[in-house]
Amino acid sequence: MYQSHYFVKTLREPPKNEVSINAKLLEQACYIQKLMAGVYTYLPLGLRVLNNINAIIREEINNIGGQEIYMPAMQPKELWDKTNRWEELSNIMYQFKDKSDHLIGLATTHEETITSIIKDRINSYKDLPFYLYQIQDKFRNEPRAKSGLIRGREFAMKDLYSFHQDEEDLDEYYKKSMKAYFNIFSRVGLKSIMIEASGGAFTKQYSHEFQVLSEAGEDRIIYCPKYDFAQNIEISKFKEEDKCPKCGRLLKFSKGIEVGNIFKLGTRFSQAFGAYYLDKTGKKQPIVMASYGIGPGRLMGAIIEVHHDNNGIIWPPGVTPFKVHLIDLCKQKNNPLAKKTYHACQENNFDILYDERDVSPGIKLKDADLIGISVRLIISDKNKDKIELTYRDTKETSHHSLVSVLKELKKYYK
RNA sequence: CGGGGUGUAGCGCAGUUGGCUAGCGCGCAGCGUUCGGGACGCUGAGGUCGGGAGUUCAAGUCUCCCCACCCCGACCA
Repeated sequence: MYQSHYFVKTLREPPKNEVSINAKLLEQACYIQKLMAGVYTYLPLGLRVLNNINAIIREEINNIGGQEIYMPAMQPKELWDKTNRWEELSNIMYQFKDKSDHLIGLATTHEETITSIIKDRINSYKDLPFYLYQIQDKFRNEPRAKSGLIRGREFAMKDLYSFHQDEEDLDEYYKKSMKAYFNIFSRVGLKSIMIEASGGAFTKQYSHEFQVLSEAGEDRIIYCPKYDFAQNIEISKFKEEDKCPKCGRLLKFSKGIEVGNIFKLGTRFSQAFGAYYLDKTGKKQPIVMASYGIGPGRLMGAIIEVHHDNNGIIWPPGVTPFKVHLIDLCKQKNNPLAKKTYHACQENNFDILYDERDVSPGIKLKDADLIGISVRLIISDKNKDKIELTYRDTKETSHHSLVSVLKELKKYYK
Protein backbone atom coordinates (compact mmCIF):
# COMPACT_ATOMS: atom_id res chain seq x y z
CA MET A 1 0.00 0.00 0.00
CA TYR A 2 1.33 3.39 -1.03
CA GLN A 3 0.87 5.81 1.83
CA SER A 4 0.19 8.78 -0.45
CA HIS A 5 -3.01 7.01 -1.56
CA TYR A 6 -3.95 5.50 1.78
CA PHE A 7 -6.60 7.07 3.97
CA VAL A 8 -4.28 7.87 6.82
CA LYS A 9 -4.28 11.58 7.51
CA THR A 10 -2.70 12.12 10.87
CA LEU A 11 -3.29 15.15 13.02
CA ARG A 12 -0.45 17.32 14.16
CA GLU A 13 -1.90 17.42 17.65
CA PRO A 14 -4.19 15.11 19.56
CA PRO A 15 -7.86 16.12 19.47
CA LYS A 16 -8.94 18.55 22.11
CA ASN A 17 -11.53 17.13 24.50
CA GLU A 18 -9.95 13.72 24.67
CA VAL A 19 -8.11 12.76 27.79
CA SER A 20 -7.85 9.01 27.53
CA ILE A 21 -4.71 7.81 25.84
CA ASN A 22 -6.36 5.36 23.48
CA ALA A 23 -8.81 7.97 22.18
CA LYS A 24 -6.09 10.59 21.73
CA LEU A 25 -3.69 8.34 19.88
CA LEU A 26 -6.24 6.46 17.79
CA GLU A 27 -7.89 9.65 16.59
CA GLN A 28 -4.64 11.52 16.07
CA ALA A 29 -3.14 8.66 14.07
CA CYS A 30 -6.29 8.20 11.96
CA TYR A 31 -7.38 4.77 13.19
CA ILE A 32 -10.84 5.77 14.33
CA GLN A 33 -13.17 8.72 14.13
CA LYS A 34 -15.86 9.62 16.59
CA LEU A 35 -19.41 9.99 15.35
CA MET A 36 -20.97 10.57 18.76
CA ALA A 37 -19.97 9.82 22.32
CA GLY A 38 -19.12 6.13 22.48
CA VAL A 39 -19.68 5.53 18.76
CA TYR A 40 -16.73 5.29 16.42
CA THR A 41 -15.93 4.61 12.80
CA TYR A 42 -12.99 2.32 12.21
CA LEU A 43 -10.90 3.85 9.44
CA PRO A 44 -8.68 1.68 7.20
CA LEU A 45 -5.83 1.43 9.70
CA GLY A 46 -8.17 0.83 12.61
CA LEU A 47 -10.13 -1.80 10.78
CA ARG A 48 -6.93 -3.65 9.97
CA VAL A 49 -6.10 -3.88 13.65
CA LEU A 50 -9.65 -4.86 14.57
CA ASN A 51 -9.60 -7.57 11.91
CA ASN A 52 -6.30 -8.87 13.22
CA ILE A 53 -7.74 -9.09 16.71
CA ASN A 54 -10.85 -10.81 15.37
CA ALA A 55 -8.76 -13.29 13.41
CA ILE A 56 -6.90 -14.31 16.57
CA ILE A 57 -10.18 -14.64 18.46
CA ARG A 58 -11.67 -16.78 15.67
CA GLU A 59 -8.66 -19.07 15.60
CA GLU A 60 -8.70 -19.68 19.32
CA ILE A 61 -12.46 -20.07 19.59
CA ASN A 62 -12.57 -22.37 16.57
CA ASN A 63 -9.86 -24.39 18.32
CA ILE A 64 -12.22 -25.13 21.19
CA GLY A 65 -15.01 -26.15 18.85
CA GLY A 66 -16.73 -22.81 18.31
CA GLN A 67 -18.94 -22.51 15.22
CA GLU A 68 -19.41 -19.01 13.95
CA ILE A 69 -22.86 -17.54 13.30
CA TYR A 70 -24.21 -14.03 12.91
CA MET A 71 -27.32 -12.92 14.76
CA PRO A 72 -29.39 -9.78 14.20
CA ALA A 73 -29.07 -6.71 16.36
CA MET A 74 -32.75 -5.84 15.82
CA GLN A 75 -35.02 -7.94 17.96
CA PRO A 76 -38.72 -8.05 18.84
CA LYS A 77 -39.90 -7.22 22.35
CA GLU A 78 -41.62 -10.63 22.60
CA LEU A 79 -38.23 -12.34 22.68
CA TRP A 80 -37.24 -10.42 25.77
CA ASP A 81 -40.58 -10.92 27.48
CA LYS A 82 -39.72 -14.61 27.85
CA THR A 83 -37.11 -13.69 30.45
CA ASN A 84 -38.78 -10.47 31.62
CA ARG A 85 -35.75 -8.56 30.51
CA TRP A 86 -37.54 -6.03 28.26
CA GLU A 87 -38.37 -3.99 31.35
CA GLU A 88 -35.29 -4.98 33.28
CA LEU A 89 -32.93 -3.74 30.58
CA SER A 90 -35.04 -0.77 29.46
CA ASN A 91 -32.52 1.68 30.90
CA ILE A 92 -29.75 0.37 28.77
CA MET A 93 -31.47 -1.09 25.70
CA TYR A 94 -32.34 1.11 22.75
CA GLN A 95 -36.06 0.40 22.39
CA PHE A 96 -38.33 1.87 19.78
CA LYS A 97 -41.44 1.33 17.67
CA ASP A 98 -41.28 0.68 13.97
CA LYS A 99 -43.83 2.12 11.53
CA SER A 100 -46.35 -0.59 12.27
CA ASP A 101 -46.03 0.01 15.98
CA HIS A 102 -44.04 -3.14 16.71
CA LEU A 103 -41.73 -2.75 19.67
CA ILE A 104 -38.15 -3.46 18.74
CA GLY A 105 -34.93 -3.45 20.72
CA LEU A 106 -31.30 -3.29 19.68
CA ALA A 107 -29.57 -6.22 21.33
CA THR A 108 -27.47 -5.54 24.38
CA THR A 109 -26.58 -9.23 24.43
CA HIS A 110 -27.83 -12.38 22.72
CA GLU A 111 -28.74 -15.05 25.29
CA GLU A 112 -32.42 -14.79 24.39
CA THR A 113 -31.79 -14.98 20.66
CA ILE A 114 -29.40 -17.88 20.77
CA THR A 115 -31.66 -19.90 23.04
CA SER A 116 -34.65 -19.30 20.80
CA ILE A 117 -32.57 -20.38 17.82
CA ILE A 118 -31.36 -23.70 19.22
CA LYS A 119 -34.40 -24.79 21.20
CA ASP A 120 -36.30 -26.53 18.43
CA ARG A 121 -33.31 -28.10 16.72
CA ILE A 122 -31.74 -29.70 19.74
CA ASN A 123 -33.73 -32.63 21.12
CA SER A 124 -31.30 -35.32 22.23
CA TYR A 125 -28.32 -35.76 24.52
CA LYS A 126 -26.58 -36.92 21.34
CA ASP A 127 -26.66 -33.35 20.06
CA LEU A 128 -24.78 -32.02 23.08
CA PRO A 129 -22.45 -30.37 23.76
CA PHE A 130 -21.98 -27.75 21.10
CA TYR A 131 -20.72 -24.20 20.86
CA LEU A 132 -21.89 -21.22 18.82
CA TYR A 133 -20.36 -17.78 18.66
CA GLN A 134 -20.48 -14.56 16.74
CA ILE A 135 -18.62 -11.30 16.44
CA GLN A 136 -21.29 -8.66 16.19
CA ASP A 137 -22.21 -5.19 17.35
CA LYS A 138 -23.95 -4.65 20.66
CA PHE A 139 -25.86 -1.52 21.59
CA ARG A 140 -26.03 -0.20 25.11
CA ASN A 141 -27.40 3.16 26.08
CA GLU A 142 -24.60 3.82 28.53
CA PRO A 143 -25.38 6.71 30.85
CA ARG A 144 -21.79 7.73 30.35
CA ALA A 145 -19.75 6.55 27.40
CA LYS A 146 -16.11 7.20 28.10
CA SER A 147 -12.44 6.57 27.60
CA GLY A 148 -12.44 6.15 23.84
CA LEU A 149 -12.89 2.51 22.91
CA ILE A 150 -13.09 1.34 26.51
CA ARG A 151 -16.77 2.05 27.08
CA GLY A 152 -18.89 2.60 24.01
CA ARG A 153 -22.57 2.62 23.18
CA GLU A 154 -22.17 0.65 19.97
CA PHE A 155 -19.34 -1.83 20.13
CA ALA A 156 -18.24 -5.13 18.68
CA MET A 157 -18.47 -8.18 20.86
CA LYS A 158 -17.45 -11.76 20.46
CA ASP A 159 -20.08 -13.76 22.28
CA LEU A 160 -19.78 -17.49 22.58
CA TYR A 161 -22.52 -19.71 23.99
CA SER A 162 -22.04 -23.28 25.08
CA PHE A 163 -24.73 -25.93 25.54
CA HIS A 164 -24.33 -28.96 27.78
CA GLN A 165 -26.14 -31.91 29.33
CA ASP A 166 -25.03 -31.10 32.82
CA GLU A 167 -22.87 -28.95 35.07
CA GLU A 168 -20.01 -31.36 34.92
CA ASP A 169 -19.69 -31.17 31.18
CA LEU A 170 -20.02 -27.41 31.36
CA ASP A 171 -17.23 -27.18 33.92
CA GLU A 172 -14.89 -29.04 31.63
CA TYR A 173 -15.56 -26.69 28.75
CA TYR A 174 -15.47 -23.67 31.03
CA LYS A 175 -11.87 -24.57 31.85
CA LYS A 176 -11.02 -24.97 28.18
CA SER A 177 -12.47 -21.55 27.50
CA MET A 178 -10.22 -20.03 30.15
CA LYS A 179 -7.20 -21.37 28.37
CA ALA A 180 -8.43 -20.08 25.02
CA TYR A 181 -8.99 -16.68 26.60
CA PHE A 182 -5.50 -16.52 28.02
CA ASN A 183 -4.15 -17.47 24.59
CA ILE A 184 -6.12 -14.72 22.91
CA PHE A 185 -4.99 -12.00 25.29
CA SER A 186 -1.41 -13.07 25.16
CA ARG A 187 -1.42 -13.21 21.36
CA VAL A 188 -2.70 -9.64 21.12
CA GLY A 189 0.10 -8.56 23.42
CA LEU A 190 -1.67 -8.28 26.76
CA LYS A 191 -0.95 -9.79 30.09
CA SER A 192 -4.31 -10.75 31.52
CA ILE A 193 -5.32 -11.81 34.95
CA MET A 194 -8.42 -13.84 35.68
CA ILE A 195 -10.47 -12.77 38.63
CA GLU A 196 -13.56 -13.93 40.37
CA ALA A 197 -16.32 -11.41 40.12
CA SER A 198 -19.93 -11.03 40.92
CA GLY A 199 -22.29 -12.40 38.32
CA GLY A 200 -24.48 -9.40 38.85
CA ALA A 201 -28.23 -9.81 38.90
CA PHE A 202 -27.79 -12.36 36.23
CA THR A 203 -26.60 -15.47 37.94
CA LYS A 204 -26.05 -16.38 41.53
CA GLN A 205 -22.83 -18.10 40.73
CA TYR A 206 -19.65 -16.13 40.50
CA SER A 207 -18.38 -15.40 37.06
CA HIS A 208 -14.84 -14.85 35.94
CA GLU A 209 -13.44 -11.71 34.42
CA PHE A 210 -10.23 -11.27 32.50
CA GLN A 211 -8.58 -8.05 33.49
CA VAL A 212 -5.68 -6.10 32.08
CA LEU A 213 -4.07 -4.02 34.79
CA SER A 214 -4.10 -0.38 33.71
CA GLU A 215 -4.87 2.98 35.21
CA ALA A 216 -7.35 3.48 32.38
CA GLY A 217 -9.54 0.72 33.75
CA GLU A 218 -12.86 1.08 35.51
CA ASP A 219 -12.57 -1.92 37.77
CA ARG A 220 -10.67 -2.13 41.01
CA ILE A 221 -8.63 -5.22 41.53
CA ILE A 222 -6.84 -6.81 44.46
CA TYR A 223 -4.14 -9.08 43.11
CA CYS A 224 -1.04 -11.03 44.02
CA PRO A 225 2.13 -9.83 42.23
CA LYS A 226 2.80 -13.45 41.36
CA TYR A 227 -0.55 -13.48 39.53
CA ASP A 228 -1.83 -16.57 41.32
CA PHE A 229 -4.70 -14.80 43.04
CA ALA A 230 -6.94 -11.88 42.16
CA GLN A 231 -10.41 -10.62 43.00
CA ASN A 232 -12.60 -7.73 42.09
CA ILE A 233 -12.68 -5.40 45.06
CA GLU A 234 -16.50 -5.50 44.91
CA ILE A 235 -16.56 -8.96 46.36
CA SER A 236 -13.12 -9.39 47.89
CA LYS A 237 -12.65 -9.84 51.59
CA PHE A 238 -9.00 -8.95 51.11
CA LYS A 239 -7.43 -5.54 50.84
CA GLU A 240 -4.09 -4.07 49.81
CA GLU A 241 -1.12 -5.27 51.90
CA ASP A 242 -3.01 -8.36 53.07
CA LYS A 243 -1.19 -11.63 52.51
CA CYS A 244 -2.00 -13.63 49.40
CA PRO A 245 -4.04 -16.67 50.48
CA LYS A 246 -2.13 -18.83 47.98
CA CYS A 247 1.51 -17.75 48.38
CA GLY A 248 1.68 -15.28 51.25
CA ARG A 249 3.02 -12.36 49.24
CA LEU A 250 1.58 -8.93 49.95
CA LEU A 251 -1.46 -8.21 47.81
CA LYS A 252 -1.51 -5.15 45.61
CA PHE A 253 -4.21 -2.89 44.24
CA SER A 254 -4.67 -1.79 40.66
CA LYS A 255 -7.33 -0.58 38.33
CA GLY A 256 -8.18 -2.99 35.56
CA ILE A 257 -9.80 -3.02 32.15
CA GLU A 258 -12.23 -5.89 31.83
CA VAL A 259 -11.41 -7.37 28.44
CA GLY A 260 -13.37 -10.58 28.76
CA ASN A 261 -15.77 -12.45 30.97
CA ILE A 262 -17.26 -15.88 31.25
CA PHE A 263 -20.53 -16.77 32.93
CA LYS A 264 -22.24 -19.96 33.85
CA LEU A 265 -25.85 -19.36 32.93
CA GLY A 266 -27.18 -22.66 34.18
CA THR A 267 -30.70 -23.36 32.97
CA ARG A 268 -32.21 -19.93 33.35
CA PHE A 269 -32.53 -19.36 29.60
CA SER A 270 -33.20 -22.91 28.54
CA GLN A 271 -36.11 -23.12 30.96
CA ALA A 272 -37.49 -19.75 29.93
CA PHE A 273 -37.47 -20.77 26.26
CA GLY A 274 -38.26 -24.44 26.68
CA ALA A 275 -34.88 -25.64 25.44
CA TYR A 276 -34.94 -29.27 26.60
CA TYR A 277 -33.27 -32.49 25.51
CA LEU A 278 -34.02 -36.14 26.20
CA ASP A 279 -31.33 -37.89 28.22
CA LYS A 280 -30.26 -41.53 27.84
CA THR A 281 -33.19 -42.69 29.90
CA GLY A 282 -35.64 -40.71 27.78
CA LYS A 283 -36.17 -38.10 30.46
CA LYS A 284 -36.64 -34.42 29.54
CA GLN A 285 -33.84 -32.17 30.86
CA PRO A 286 -33.09 -28.47 30.48
CA ILE A 287 -29.96 -27.64 28.51
CA VAL A 288 -27.18 -26.22 30.68
CA MET A 289 -25.64 -23.08 29.23
CA ALA A 290 -22.76 -20.66 29.62
CA SER A 291 -21.74 -17.49 27.83
CA TYR A 292 -18.32 -16.07 27.10
CA GLY A 293 -17.64 -12.49 25.98
CA ILE A 294 -14.76 -10.48 24.61
CA GLY A 295 -14.93 -6.94 23.27
CA PRO A 296 -12.49 -6.66 20.36
CA GLY A 297 -12.75 -2.86 20.21
CA ARG A 298 -12.19 -2.51 23.91
CA LEU A 299 -9.28 -4.88 23.53
CA MET A 300 -7.80 -2.54 20.94
CA GLY A 301 -8.16 0.35 23.36
CA ALA A 302 -6.59 -1.67 26.14
CA ILE A 303 -3.61 -2.59 23.95
CA ILE A 304 -2.88 1.09 23.41
CA GLU A 305 -3.28 1.98 27.05
CA VAL A 306 -0.56 -0.56 27.76
CA HIS A 307 1.61 -0.18 24.66
CA HIS A 308 2.50 3.42 23.82
CA ASP A 309 5.15 6.02 24.48
CA ASN A 310 5.38 9.80 24.17
CA ASN A 311 5.70 9.51 20.41
CA GLY A 312 2.72 7.31 19.73
CA ILE A 313 1.34 3.81 19.51
CA ILE A 314 3.50 0.69 19.81
CA TRP A 315 1.58 -2.18 18.26
CA PRO A 316 2.44 -5.68 19.41
CA PRO A 317 3.43 -7.78 16.37
CA GLY A 318 0.30 -9.93 16.64
CA VAL A 319 -2.05 -7.07 15.78
CA THR A 320 0.06 -4.48 13.95
CA PRO A 321 -1.95 -3.03 11.04
CA PHE A 322 0.93 -3.59 8.64
CA LYS A 323 3.90 -5.87 9.21
CA VAL A 324 6.27 -3.33 7.72
CA HIS A 325 6.40 0.43 7.44
CA LEU A 326 8.78 1.27 4.60
CA ILE A 327 10.02 4.84 4.59
CA ASP A 328 11.82 6.32 1.64
CA LEU A 329 13.92 9.32 2.68
CA CYS A 330 15.88 9.61 -0.56
CA LYS A 331 16.02 12.96 -2.35
CA GLN A 332 15.46 11.28 -5.68
CA LYS A 333 11.92 9.97 -6.11
CA ASN A 334 11.21 6.32 -6.90
CA ASN A 335 14.33 4.91 -5.35
CA PRO A 336 14.95 1.48 -6.92
CA LEU A 337 15.93 -0.19 -3.63
CA ALA A 338 12.73 1.08 -1.99
CA LYS A 339 10.61 -0.35 -4.81
CA LYS A 340 12.48 -3.61 -4.70
CA THR A 341 11.99 -3.84 -0.96
CA TYR A 342 8.31 -3.03 -1.31
CA HIS A 343 7.71 -5.78 -3.84
CA ALA A 344 9.84 -8.31 -1.97
CA CYS A 345 7.79 -7.78 1.19
CA GLN A 346 4.56 -8.20 -0.75
CA GLU A 347 5.78 -11.37 -2.40
CA ASN A 348 6.63 -12.76 1.01
CA ASN A 349 3.22 -11.87 2.43
CA PHE A 350 4.37 -9.13 4.73
CA ASP A 351 1.69 -6.44 4.57
CA ILE A 352 3.56 -3.27 3.88
CA LEU A 353 2.79 0.42 4.07
CA TYR A 354 5.16 2.35 1.83
CA ASP A 355 5.68 6.00 2.71
CA GLU A 356 6.71 7.53 -0.61
CA ARG A 357 5.04 10.86 0.11
CA ASP A 358 6.69 14.04 -1.05
CA VAL A 359 7.10 15.46 2.45
CA SER A 360 10.05 16.17 4.69
CA PRO A 361 11.84 13.36 6.55
CA GLY A 362 10.72 14.72 9.91
CA ILE A 363 7.07 14.34 9.00
CA LYS A 364 7.55 10.77 7.82
CA LEU A 365 9.44 9.75 10.93
CA LYS A 366 7.02 11.43 13.33
CA ASP A 367 4.08 9.83 11.56
CA ALA A 368 5.73 6.43 11.69
CA ASP A 369 6.23 6.75 15.44
CA LEU A 370 2.64 7.83 15.91
CA ILE A 371 1.14 5.10 13.73
CA GLY A 372 3.23 2.54 15.55
CA ILE A 373 3.75 -0.28 13.05
CA SER A 374 6.00 -2.87 14.70
CA VAL A 375 8.83 -2.83 12.17
CA ARG A 376 10.21 0.15 10.26
CA LEU A 377 12.47 -0.03 7.25
CA ILE A 378 14.26 3.11 6.10
CA ILE A 379 15.80 3.62 2.69
CA SER A 380 17.94 6.74 2.51
CA ASP A 381 20.91 8.23 0.71
CA LYS A 382 22.76 8.07 4.01
CA ASN A 383 22.39 4.28 4.15
CA LYS A 384 23.50 3.79 0.54
CA ASP A 385 22.54 0.24 -0.48
CA LYS A 386 21.69 -0.92 3.03
CA ILE A 387 18.24 -1.06 4.56
CA GLU A 388 17.81 0.28 8.06
CA LEU A 389 15.51 -1.78 10.28
CA THR A 390 14.07 -0.45 13.54
CA TYR A 391 11.69 -2.11 15.96
CA ARG A 392 9.06 0.26 17.26
CA ASP A 393 9.10 -1.07 20.80
CA THR A 394 12.82 -1.39 21.58
CA LYS A 395 13.98 1.21 19.03
CA GLU A 396 16.74 -1.29 18.26
CA THR A 397 18.23 -0.47 14.86
CA SER A 398 20.33 -2.52 12.44
CA HIS A 399 21.39 -2.39 8.79
CA HIS A 400 20.76 -5.15 6.29
CA SER A 401 20.71 -6.32 2.74
CA LEU A 402 17.26 -7.07 1.34
CA VAL A 403 17.78 -10.81 1.82
CA SER A 404 18.72 -10.36 5.42
CA VAL A 405 15.77 -8.02 6.05
CA LEU A 406 13.40 -10.72 4.88
CA LYS A 407 15.10 -13.18 7.21
CA GLU A 408 14.70 -10.80 10.13
CA LEU A 409 11.02 -10.30 9.33
CA LYS A 410 10.40 -14.03 9.14
CA LYS A 411 12.06 -14.51 12.49
CA TYR A 412 10.17 -11.63 14.09
CA TYR A 413 6.73 -12.64 12.81
CA LYS A 414 7.23 -16.40 13.11
C1' C B 1 -28.97 11.31 36.38
C1' G B 2 -25.88 14.94 40.02
C1' G B 3 -21.21 17.98 39.89
C1' G B 4 -17.22 20.36 36.99
C1' G B 5 -15.08 21.91 32.24
C1' U B 6 -15.13 23.06 26.94
C1' G B 7 -17.53 24.83 22.17
C1' U B 8 -14.58 30.78 17.05
C1' A B 9 -11.96 27.77 9.35
C1' G B 10 -10.22 20.63 8.50
C1' C B 11 -6.87 20.71 13.40
C1' G B 12 -4.85 23.71 17.59
C1' C B 13 -5.84 28.57 19.43
C1' A B 14 -6.26 34.40 20.23
C1' G B 15 -10.15 37.85 20.24
C1' U B 16 -9.51 43.81 25.78
C1' U B 17 -14.57 47.58 29.55
C1' G B 18 -19.88 45.19 23.65
C1' G B 19 -17.48 49.08 18.49
C1' C B 20 -14.61 49.18 11.74
C1' U B 21 -14.51 44.12 6.69
C1' A B 22 -13.45 38.21 12.93
C1' G B 23 -7.54 37.10 13.43
C1' C B 24 -2.93 33.71 14.20
C1' G B 25 -0.26 28.96 13.62
C1' C B 26 -0.68 24.29 11.24
C1' G B 27 -3.00 21.90 7.29
C1' C B 28 -4.93 22.56 2.07
C1' A B 29 -4.02 24.63 -3.60
C1' G B 30 -0.12 27.00 -6.97
C1' C B 31 5.21 28.46 -8.03
C1' G B 32 10.34 28.26 -6.51
C1' U B 33 14.17 26.73 -3.03
C1' U B 34 14.96 22.68 0.66
C1' C B 35 15.59 17.15 2.20
C1' G B 36 17.50 11.94 8.64
C1' G B 37 13.14 14.14 13.51
C1' G B 38 6.85 18.05 12.04
C1' A B 39 12.06 23.24 6.47
C1' C B 40 11.42 28.33 3.94
C1' G B 41 9.59 32.46 0.70
C1' C B 42 5.64 34.46 -2.21
C1' U B 43 0.45 33.87 -3.81
C1' G B 44 -4.47 31.82 -2.86
C1' A B 45 -9.00 29.24 -1.17
C1' G B 46 -11.51 28.29 3.32
C1' G B 47 -16.20 31.14 8.77
C1' U B 48 -24.41 29.72 10.16
C1' C B 49 -18.27 32.49 16.05
C1' G B 50 -22.49 25.06 18.82
C1' G B 51 -28.20 26.41 18.23
C1' G B 52 -32.46 29.56 19.51
C1' A B 53 -34.60 33.73 21.85
C1' G B 54 -33.58 38.42 24.18
C1' U B 55 -31.02 43.33 25.68
C1' U B 56 -28.65 47.25 22.55
C1' C B 57 -27.64 52.29 17.71
C1' A B 58 -24.20 47.96 17.70
C1' A B 59 -23.31 41.01 20.24
C1' G B 60 -17.88 36.23 19.04
C1' U B 61 -18.22 39.41 23.62
C1' C B 62 -24.02 40.69 27.98
C1' U B 63 -28.87 37.73 29.70
C1' C B 64 -32.03 33.32 29.41
C1' C B 65 -33.11 28.52 27.35
C1' C B 66 -31.34 24.38 24.65
C1' C B 67 -27.59 21.06 22.31
C1' A B 68 -22.93 18.50 21.82
C1' C B 69 -18.30 16.73 23.68
C1' C B 70 -14.69 15.68 27.83
C1' C B 71 -13.73 14.63 33.18
C1' C B 72 -15.47 13.01 38.41
C1' G B 73 -19.48 10.41 40.68
C1' A B 74 -23.92 7.24 40.38
C1' C B 75 -24.90 3.28 36.91
C1' C B 76 -22.47 -0.85 34.24
C1' A B 77 -26.35 -8.55 31.31
